[in-house]
Amino acid sequence: MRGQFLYISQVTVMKGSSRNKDHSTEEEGTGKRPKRKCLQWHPLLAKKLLDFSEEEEEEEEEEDIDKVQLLGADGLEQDADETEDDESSEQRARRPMNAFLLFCKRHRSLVRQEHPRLDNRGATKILADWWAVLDPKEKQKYTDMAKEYKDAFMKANPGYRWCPTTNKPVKTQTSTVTNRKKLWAFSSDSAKDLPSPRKVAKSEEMPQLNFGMADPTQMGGLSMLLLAGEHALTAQEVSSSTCQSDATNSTEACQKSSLFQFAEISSSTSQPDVPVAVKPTEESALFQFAEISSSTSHSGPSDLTKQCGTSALFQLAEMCLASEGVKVKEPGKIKVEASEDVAREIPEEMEAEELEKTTIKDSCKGKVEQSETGKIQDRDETKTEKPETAKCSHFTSLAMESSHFERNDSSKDHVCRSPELSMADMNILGLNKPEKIKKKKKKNKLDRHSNEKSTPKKPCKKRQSSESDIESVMYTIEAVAKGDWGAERLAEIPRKKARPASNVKGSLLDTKSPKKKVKSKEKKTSKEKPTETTKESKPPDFLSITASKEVPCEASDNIKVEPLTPTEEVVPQSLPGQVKTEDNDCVKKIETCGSRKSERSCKGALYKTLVSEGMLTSLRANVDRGKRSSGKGNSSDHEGCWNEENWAFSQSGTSGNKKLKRPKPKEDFVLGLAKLEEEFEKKFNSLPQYSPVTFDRKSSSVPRKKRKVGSSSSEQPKSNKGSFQSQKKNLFHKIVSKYKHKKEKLNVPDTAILSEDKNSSEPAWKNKISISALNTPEPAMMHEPLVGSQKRKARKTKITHLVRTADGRVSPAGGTLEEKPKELPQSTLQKTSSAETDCNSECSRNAESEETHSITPDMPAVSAFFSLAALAEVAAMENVHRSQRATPLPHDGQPNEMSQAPVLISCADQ
DNA sequence: TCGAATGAAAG
DNA sequence: CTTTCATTCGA
Repeated sequence: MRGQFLYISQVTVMKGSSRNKDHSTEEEGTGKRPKRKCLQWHPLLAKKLLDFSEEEEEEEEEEDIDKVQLLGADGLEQDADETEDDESSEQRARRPMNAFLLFCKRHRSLVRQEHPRLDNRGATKILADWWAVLDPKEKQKYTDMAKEYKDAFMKANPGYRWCPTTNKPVKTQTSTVTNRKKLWAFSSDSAKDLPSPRKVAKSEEMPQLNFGMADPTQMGGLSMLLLAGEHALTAQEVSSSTCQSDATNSTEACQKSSLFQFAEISSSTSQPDVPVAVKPTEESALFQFAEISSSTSHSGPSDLTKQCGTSALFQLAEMCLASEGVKVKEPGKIKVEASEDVAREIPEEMEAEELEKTTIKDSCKGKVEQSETGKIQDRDETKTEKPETAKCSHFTSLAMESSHFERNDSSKDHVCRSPELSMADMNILGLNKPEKIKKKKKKNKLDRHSNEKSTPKKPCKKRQSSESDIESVMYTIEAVAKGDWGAERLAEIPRKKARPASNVKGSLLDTKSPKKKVKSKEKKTSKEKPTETTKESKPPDFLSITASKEVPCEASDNIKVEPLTPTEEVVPQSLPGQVKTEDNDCVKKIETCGSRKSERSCKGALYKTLVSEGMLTSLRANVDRGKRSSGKGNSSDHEGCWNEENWAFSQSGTSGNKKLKRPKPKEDFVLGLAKLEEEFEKKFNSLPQYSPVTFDRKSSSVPRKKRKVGSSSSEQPKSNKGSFQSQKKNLFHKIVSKYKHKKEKLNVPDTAILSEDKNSSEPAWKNKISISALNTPEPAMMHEPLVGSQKRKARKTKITHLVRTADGRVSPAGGTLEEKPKELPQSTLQKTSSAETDCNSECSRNAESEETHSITPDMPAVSAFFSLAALAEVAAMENVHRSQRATPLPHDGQPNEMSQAPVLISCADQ
């Protein structure tokens, strides 16, 4: 989907670029992802564009659609797109967390609680300390868990490459970072390599192209939904970007749904764009559908058998296909009417679902095909006319199906949620998405205001739609009962949508012409834009409606079109709380406008509902990723939890093939993934969580040895790293902070109380205890640390390396000494502590003495290793530290030696 | 956007 | 051996 979408966007961009720079800027403005795609696609796009121009000229809508399909289906290009998408998704796939990361994830919050002031870095350091101190048993738990994750991940993503470095670089221009990530992420489903492999991964998408083929049984729907959602995200992004550029003038553009934008773009670009527009619509439709389904699901899920579900999925698939070029199946028909009907249906579903659940079910079962055809028609209509109507119609049909589907699938409980729940979901989704969006929006805050204005329009639409919706609902109900959806829709549509219908029809008939008109209008005057925006805004309205349960795409279309601009102003107030939330999101998101936001939210909602339980974690992860990545790429990538990715991969990989089969496998995969996710979550939650105190204890319990050895060593390296890496400046701060931490730890009573989490609390205790016991002996451990990450550290900081080596050489105590040499502050502190320790016991003396001895001998070596600069820094640090804390050295000869050691170092350096 | 940690993987 | 990137979020 994305690929296609991107492709479209690119095409539009291409044209736009040729025509206007704005488009290009928009593209640039868009997420990095699109850019990549754009880059990759450019050549292809050029070809496609050519093709489009030719085909379009010859034939209008159907042909366009076919073209689109062809383009998508053609394979190479599409495959590439798909591959891109897949890649993106694959890229999305995150590496499974290693044991340490799991540990961090599980304990970071604890660390933060204990040390509120600490930032994540500091927390990470502490976590590292904890990890170092962690009992091998405990570690093993995490390592096992990590391994399990990895295995599952790899299983899901057979071809997953941890470091796709080579492949990725190809990507283009702009955002290298995002690209890198994506590239890296690669998980080739079957392991097709290189760019082509990606294509393979996209096999999923391919199915979409083939959608016509999709069997109800196959149920690719879920995957389709996911894909659609992803695509929608990407589309939204793209649209947003485009909108921004366009929108610069008017908020309307932002408000416009992606579909709308597409339409506009297409109109501007000309026929070729049409296909593009379709996809967006489909996406939106999918989202809406999902929303609807979620809403409907509550109604009564009981009966829907898998058939319904399959039908819903099937429909979704069809939708996708239609978007791609579904028209092929059943082109001509009264698409417009269908769309209207659909819109009506949606409300009906909303309201009448409960009443007519049974009827709907029946209709769905018996009429799935019809609905599909109708959907297709709707799609076409939407394409030509306005995304909104199309979405609505799609949604409605989809919703019907989806609702059934959801009902059927107990596993998909989420779907079954009551409408309210669905609403909540929507909101949640919106919230989630908004976050991602927010990041983006932040950039475009200025635009937001304008967008906000546009958002208001939505409510108006909603209202209108709501009124008409009731009727439409009735209609749909009846139709459903009759099972004549398609026919009724057609008949009904004209009635309700007389206005829009006419417009739509015209648009449908001449998809290009309407869009073109719109574009021209927009270009001409902002006023005209509103009309367009109204259309575009419709989708958002629709979304908001779905959220608010209001329905009516149709009414919105009609009303909105005219009043749009005025409504925009009014709308904000009128909008319900839900709407407001959306608006807020929109505002946050920037220009994307409410409509987009709503779309996103809807999509997100759908996505959630689909994924629901199992998916939640992945979704969250995605969201996080999106937030993170927002900088890089953007929300579109969110998919990414490895779980989800696994799905996709597993789906694609398992199916291995292409598209048709995916659906069912996808569902299975989804379920499997969900299960996996759940299992992982459970396992993760079951992982022992140690209270900071325990660690503190450990460190403290081990007392100085460990501290010195473990903490001190760790600390020093850190400080060293900081100094070497970049932060000579920060060395002191770090040291100080570390020192503070250490002090805190020291201060922390030994009462170590393991905060166990749930399951393994006791074991944790035991482990901890054992750990503490073990810790004392740690000196040996010191050597171990050198392995792995430590090596890295060593690399990073030569000094550290030296120190460590010294530590290793030296007895456990040696570590402390090393620390001292590295950083006087620590050494001084340690000295103080050591002094105390010394007072406490002779052992400390011995240790120190040993350390000193070891150190002194080492020193020369150290000095040799250290660069003069490093030594100078250290010396400076030491000097400063001394000056600051010269006093504290109460001690025996040993401490003196310690102090001397640093001096020696400094001297050596000098 | 970077960074702090560790670890796995790939070149 | 070195480089990437996985999680987490405050600067």
